[in-house]
Amino acid sequence: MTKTDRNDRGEISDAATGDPAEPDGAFKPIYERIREALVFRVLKGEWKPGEMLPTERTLADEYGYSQGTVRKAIMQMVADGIVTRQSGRGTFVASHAGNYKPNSFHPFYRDDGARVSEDTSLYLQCQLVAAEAAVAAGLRLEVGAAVSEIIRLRRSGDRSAVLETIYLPDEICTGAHVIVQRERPSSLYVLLERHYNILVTHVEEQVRARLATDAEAARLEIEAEAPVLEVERRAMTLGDHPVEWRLMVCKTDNFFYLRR
Amino acid sequence: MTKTDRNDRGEISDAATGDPAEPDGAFKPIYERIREALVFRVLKGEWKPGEMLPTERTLADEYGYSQGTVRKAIMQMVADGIVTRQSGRGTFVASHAGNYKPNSFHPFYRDDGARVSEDTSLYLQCQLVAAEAAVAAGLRLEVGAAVSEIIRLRRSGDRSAVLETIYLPDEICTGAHVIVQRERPSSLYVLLERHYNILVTHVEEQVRARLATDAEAARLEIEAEAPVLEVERRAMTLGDHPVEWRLMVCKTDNFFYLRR
DNA sequence: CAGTGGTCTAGACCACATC
DNA sequence: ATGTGGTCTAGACCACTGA
Repeated sequence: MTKTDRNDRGEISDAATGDPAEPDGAFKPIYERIREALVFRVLKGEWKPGEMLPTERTLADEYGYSQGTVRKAIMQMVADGIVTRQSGRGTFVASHAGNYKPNSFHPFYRDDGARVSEDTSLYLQCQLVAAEAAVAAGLRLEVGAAVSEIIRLRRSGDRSAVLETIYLPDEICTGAHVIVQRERPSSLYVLLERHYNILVTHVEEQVRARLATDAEAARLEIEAEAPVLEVERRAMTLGDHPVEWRLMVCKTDNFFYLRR
Repeated sequence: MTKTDRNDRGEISDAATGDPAEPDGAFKPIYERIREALVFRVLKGEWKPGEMLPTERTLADEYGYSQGTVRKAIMQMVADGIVTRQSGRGTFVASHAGNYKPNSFHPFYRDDGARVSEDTSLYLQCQLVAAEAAVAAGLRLEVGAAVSEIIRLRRSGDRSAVLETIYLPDEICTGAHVIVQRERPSSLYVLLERHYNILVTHVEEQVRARLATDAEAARLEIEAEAPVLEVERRAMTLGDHPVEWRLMVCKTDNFFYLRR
């Protein structure tokens, strides 16, 4: 029973992920090709964030390989944060909803150890603007491209903590400024999942120290010229495309940025 | 051939890791117990950083379980950064020597993208001191315990970048201040491996913004009261014990802290 | 060449969720 | 009771390394 060329059914083939430019004849193991096929199907929206994937056994039958091989593909996706598994229940597309609050997405803490959460945000501004150089570079767009600009203030207890200026490419997240304005979501990434079927899987952040501007100082309730943390974040989707560029300005008289 | 109670040979038992207080009768899978046994043997120094472990097959025979189970234990250790594997060569205890420079241990970059490396350090001071409150808390020691204090300046190109004050508990790293003074190592963690058989597996960092003191400003070649990043690092060993507490002060006119 | 890790199989049994 | 993921086995074959 030679099952060598099982390239007829489903997406098991080289272009499975839709990525161009495969290096060369570097043969990928089967579990890797299955992984790419499954990621592609998640990407297509076949199963939306929070929804359940078929079982290992079903997928094994479907692709014509053994359960162990499919299992390895899925475990990879777990490690990448694309799906989560629950014993006895099933495999689910990851989502920022629920209790999924890894430190990498929420690095700000109060000195007493409490996390500065996102659900106490005060939305100050939502509008469509033309991308300036820094924003365009962060989002891999041309300067002047349309982007939603969202400004919000995160509070902790009764104190201001972080001032955020967020940019979303209008090409991908069309009309996000309107939706955010209307919904004032407690989690921006959940909104991206629900409205655009976009899953943010990882972020990259650059941290610097500088002095607060007058405007920032006023909003953060500190004196002008106080030292603040400036965190520049780029958020990436499953397909490794930037979907968000944001600047977070945090006072650190009572807060800090944690990397664990 | 029932191999149910294979608890005679080797460290396959509950106290394998030397950790106290196992939660309760929570049965651990075999690969987990093998993993703990292997970690324990690494911890004991049976194989030192850079040295090769026995092969999967050998270990499988030794413990009396199948190769796949041992494999799973080892792959866990790879994920934890305890060992590395090279196809065709073997499995080796991880080491900070060589090209092992993960971003988590070296988060400082110059604005042009070059990493601020550790091997351009200027050692300014090495002495034995009594731990102050912050240091003691960071290292889980009593206030006043003996600690090596090491102050060094990291440079990038011809510019000063990061001023570091490092504390190592003398109880674990006896006489480290003398050894560092003599060797002026390019990598502190390699020194810990070589002299104390201690492997730093992960660090936790708190980042804040503040104004430079006069002394810091002088050493970092910036004006007094300039904003700087203050990074407080706690480094942990394999057994999850703190071995180092350091304060890094970084100017960010030309440098930044990266989290990836 | 012999030895290493890496892949894959086809099955068995278990613990846990759900109805 | 059924179906899910989680563990474990005993073997096969492959690709790569190094003497």
